[in-house]
Amino acid sequence: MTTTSTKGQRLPQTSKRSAKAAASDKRPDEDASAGARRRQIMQEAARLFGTRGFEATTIRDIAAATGILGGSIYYHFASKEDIFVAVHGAGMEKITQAVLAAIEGVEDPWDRLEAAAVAHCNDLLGSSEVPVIVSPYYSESLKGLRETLVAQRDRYETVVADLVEALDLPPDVDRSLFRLNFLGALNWMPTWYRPSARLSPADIGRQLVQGLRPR
Amino acid sequence: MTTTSTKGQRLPQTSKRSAKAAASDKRPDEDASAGARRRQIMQEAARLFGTRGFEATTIRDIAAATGILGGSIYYHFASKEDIFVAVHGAGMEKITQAVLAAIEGVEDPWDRLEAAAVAHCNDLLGSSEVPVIVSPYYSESLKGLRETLVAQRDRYETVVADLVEALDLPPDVDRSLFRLNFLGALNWMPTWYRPSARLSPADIGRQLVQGLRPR
DNA sequence: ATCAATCATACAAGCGTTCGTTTGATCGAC
DNA sequence: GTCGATCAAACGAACGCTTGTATGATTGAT
Repeated sequence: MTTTSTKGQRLPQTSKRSAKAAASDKRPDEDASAGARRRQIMQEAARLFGTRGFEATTIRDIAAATGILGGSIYYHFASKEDIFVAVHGAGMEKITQAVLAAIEGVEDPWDRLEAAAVAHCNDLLGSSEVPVIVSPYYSESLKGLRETLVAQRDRYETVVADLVEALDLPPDVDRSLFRLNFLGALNWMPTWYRPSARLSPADIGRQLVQGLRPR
Repeated sequence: MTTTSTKGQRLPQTSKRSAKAAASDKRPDEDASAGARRRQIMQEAARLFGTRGFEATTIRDIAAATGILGGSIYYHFASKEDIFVAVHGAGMEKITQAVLAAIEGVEDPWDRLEAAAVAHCNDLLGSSEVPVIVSPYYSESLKGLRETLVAQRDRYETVVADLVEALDLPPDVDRSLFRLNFLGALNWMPTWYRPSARLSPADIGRQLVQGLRPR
């Protein structure tokens, strides 16, 4: 009896949205509005996937959050899995770019790792448009997508691996394990982080690297 | 919805005699089989929940793995959520006992943390009977169980918090954050660990603490 | 008038769950 | 020892509902 409360969800025929109402609305050109709905769907899907998981999020949930009906989703995406792949890929691309931008110009290897951690936390914990999804999606229901998802994730993990490679670590430290534990701590953060915490995302990232640094 | 058929539901719980059966109640021939099926169901459910997640695992999956039909599950458990709570609680109890046993007699605070990490890894990564589930259960579909699950988890986190409290850390280190990152790295391991790796679970736990130790 | 975008509706499959029934073992009374 | 009675345990077929997806009609801007 886990029925949700999505019973009487009659869509209000308000149609209050008049294009003329907002002067700052995008021009009816084709440059920015092209694929706008698609991005909007991705944004809502990312939020829902991130908080409920893939299976617990329904197409109708995503559609309702976007303001359309379930069937209309299929004009923009071929399947639910396609939405996930798009969202996952965009999130990975976003966090990769954020980290690359953050470490640019930083020289010291440990400072670079710290900058990467801060950027990662800001992206993952901050109110990002398209939250990254790095949850354990070995989930068997996404088995068919696993190769695709791993490929998307590998791009980011390579960046981190390079950062770890440059560190001056004791010779008995397994760098692969170091990277996995570092990413594990980062990826676990969305589980416990609440925006009202006394520590900002940047503080959290900084402290993480601070604890790993040789003292 | 609420049909009037409030017929007497078959009571699934054991509770034959008084709940607290005395030790003398044990029959010499059939004591071991009491609740055996229930444990078997929990074992299969734990494996499936751990690999596919809660929503992607169906009652029929669990039943098939146990060798019975879907409906028969409900003789032993009242609901799918009940199975999860039982499995989660048993897993938490198991890992808590394993960690407590591992740190017993160890004096040095860092050695105690290392022993705890090793025990945690052995329990979580080893082929345990009832795998622990410490995945991100902020999942909204388990919202109603959240308090129960958090209570079960808190027992274990308190043990870890005490271990961290005893460490001699620099004054600027946030111990709460230290604990969360430590647990994050541990909890993320099932995501990437494969038993054929060159490192044993114990190696992994040892290296994790080794990397955190002041050098 | 065109056409991209959305609606409205439908469908088959699968979900958790229920329930009447069946089975095989145990047990007290005869 | 035999025989009903009882019980735990499982079966198998449904139920009501939700899911992802498909499709024809409709809309509104160009």
